[in-house]
Amino acid sequence: MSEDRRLAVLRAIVQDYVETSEPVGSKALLERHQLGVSAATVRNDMAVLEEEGLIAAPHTSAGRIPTDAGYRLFVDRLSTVKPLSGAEKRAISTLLDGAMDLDDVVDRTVRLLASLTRQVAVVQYPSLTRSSVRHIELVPLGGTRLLVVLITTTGRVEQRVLETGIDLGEPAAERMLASLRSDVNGATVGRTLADAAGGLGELPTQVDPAARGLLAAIAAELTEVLVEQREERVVVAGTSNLVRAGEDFPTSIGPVLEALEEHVVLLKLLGTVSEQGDSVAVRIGAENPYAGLQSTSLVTTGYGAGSDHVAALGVVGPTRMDYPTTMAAVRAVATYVSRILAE
Amino acid sequence: MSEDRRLAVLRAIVQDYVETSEPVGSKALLERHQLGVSAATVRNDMAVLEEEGLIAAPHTSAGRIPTDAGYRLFVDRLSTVKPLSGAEKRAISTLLDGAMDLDDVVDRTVRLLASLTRQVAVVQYPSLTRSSVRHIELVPLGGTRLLVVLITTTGRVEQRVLETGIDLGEPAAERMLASLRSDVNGATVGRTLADAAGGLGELPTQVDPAARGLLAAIAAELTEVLVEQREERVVVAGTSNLVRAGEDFPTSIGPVLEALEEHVVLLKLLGTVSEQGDSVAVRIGAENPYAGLQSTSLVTTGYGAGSDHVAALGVVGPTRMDYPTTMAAVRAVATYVSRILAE
DNA sequence: AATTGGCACTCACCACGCCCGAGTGCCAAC
DNA sequence: GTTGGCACTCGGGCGTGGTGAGTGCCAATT
Repeated sequence: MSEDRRLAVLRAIVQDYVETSEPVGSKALLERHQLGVSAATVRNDMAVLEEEGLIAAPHTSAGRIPTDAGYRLFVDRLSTVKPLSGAEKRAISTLLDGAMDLDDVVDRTVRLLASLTRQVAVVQYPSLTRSSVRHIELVPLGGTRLLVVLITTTGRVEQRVLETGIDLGEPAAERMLASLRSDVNGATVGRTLADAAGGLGELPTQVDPAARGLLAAIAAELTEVLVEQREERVVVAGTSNLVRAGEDFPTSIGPVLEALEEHVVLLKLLGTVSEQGDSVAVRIGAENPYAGLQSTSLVTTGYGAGSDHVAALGVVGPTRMDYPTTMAAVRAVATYVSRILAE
Repeated sequence: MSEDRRLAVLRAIVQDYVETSEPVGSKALLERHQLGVSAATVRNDMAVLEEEGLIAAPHTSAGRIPTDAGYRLFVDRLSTVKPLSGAEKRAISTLLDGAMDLDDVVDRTVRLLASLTRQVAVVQYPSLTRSSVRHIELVPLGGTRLLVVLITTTGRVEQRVLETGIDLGEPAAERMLASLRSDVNGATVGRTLADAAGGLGELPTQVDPAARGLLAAIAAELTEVLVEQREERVVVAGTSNLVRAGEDFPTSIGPVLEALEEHVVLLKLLGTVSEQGDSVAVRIGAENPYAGLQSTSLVTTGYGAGSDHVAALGVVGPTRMDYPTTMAAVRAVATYVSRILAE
């Protein structure tokens, strides 16, 4: 009994099932693949695969369907990422090259990924947590209120209004602000947000004592922005593709749509995934922690300038998915959008 | 032949059909409504209503279904907006009162509206076009680049980076910026964006000639922000409600989902609608200009502080919709969120 | 002129029964 | 370990007939 051939059978089953969306039987397999053995042998192999939990039969006299474990094995050991066609590559680069600003880049990316994979695409906005400070500006708003503007290397701008308790209109306050402005920038520019908050922590002893309270408040705001997940955003596109794949979902696509609206959940999923190194990560069916997505697979990867990923993007689809092509598309889009972001 | 009774029949048909989602026949009508006439009479009335194009029969021996025109008449003349229950009102106010910032308000609003109506909710971010200037700040970024920050009365902050061609590090440039800053604010604060752009147009003769070019550039940026629809955002929630109402869509919910992702289209729909005075506007089925939404109805209204609406929100659902309750919910949510925004 | 009861007719829908064929498991032979 | 053969299973497609809600029309009534 050849282990290799059994895996070849599994591969064939996955490929056929993904293509036809119908349980595949021993005979159909022989017609479409050159396995060099008879149907009976294939049946024996399938029996073993079923025992191992890699495939299952929806009912007695029907073909086999890959289980989550079967897909897992396929993705890990039996598939090679299928390269994109030249036309696809060209489409990617021309579309993304036309983007005007960060919003536009994200918008185009998510649509592109959705149409490329014909599935639901999810793109996270470049995350504050991993980007670094380009500039911090302090703007008196009149009265005692101060606007703090944070500009990151990823082109993102965040702002907060601070109640200082000091009348900022006075000359002394203006001078203090000016020195504070240069001190704060000196201590933060070029550092990651996490580092920058630390950098601010070291400052107070050096600056005008009157400004210490203010500085602490600014540092607090900064770390709040840093920690605050709520400010992170994801964009979703291609939900209508779920309809086409509707039969693949046991109950209905309702729970999936609900899950896709829970951006907090999506962020968490994208976040944990993007820590797993460079490669494309795949979460299959029940491997997925979130209930609404247990009958879906996620194909995700990180992206961003350089090797330090600042955000993640990916695709949500039925477990019955063409993993090789999807993974190729996700990887390619991530690469291109990273290049764009690096300017 | 009584015109009044015929309309009562239409009203009864709409109500029953909305409730049961099944074609309603003459007999069923008699059981559920006190019409005081016989089935045959009702049949005669229905025949007339059908001739007038207000109802239709899906096939020969079946009950009748309201047409778009039937719903239209119902909404315009036969329905009274159903007041919300006390519990609902309380739920609205407590949920919205807990909001922390603008993003949070919008997020909570759209979810609330979706769960209240059990349909797809759409909320537009308070629009720049109608809000006015609270503050404009000019921030040199180092080198020749200048950051322009615009803060509106709706709490929205927009920023642009300007290439000035002037070395802003020089003392002369700093002085110029300082005067420019106060001039610009003097000419714009408190005015609407459209007015503000005009106000800037009147300034150049008064200020330092060296700053004129810069000022023109700022004015240009301001009007660009003003005109630029791309910066307007909508948020959508409750798409999973479409699944429940799936049978109401002739083909599938796919096209609807696609339409809901075209935020530009949604903005246009919300925009035109919010110009129609205070009341709740209803667009029924084919009245809708956008192809993907021709089998849906839109119930929308404007919202925002005071009587000048700064944005719009609404609900998208099947034409077979409980218009009175939906309209009540939309109106109530708009009222509450306006109150919140007014602080 | 409007309303009503009666009546024949139409069709969507459902349940039943039937067959078919793809697919399986098992076994004996190679 | 592989193969051909064989009996068995069972989901799905298909015609068939019955049922009932609903209609349109007509003659009688108010």
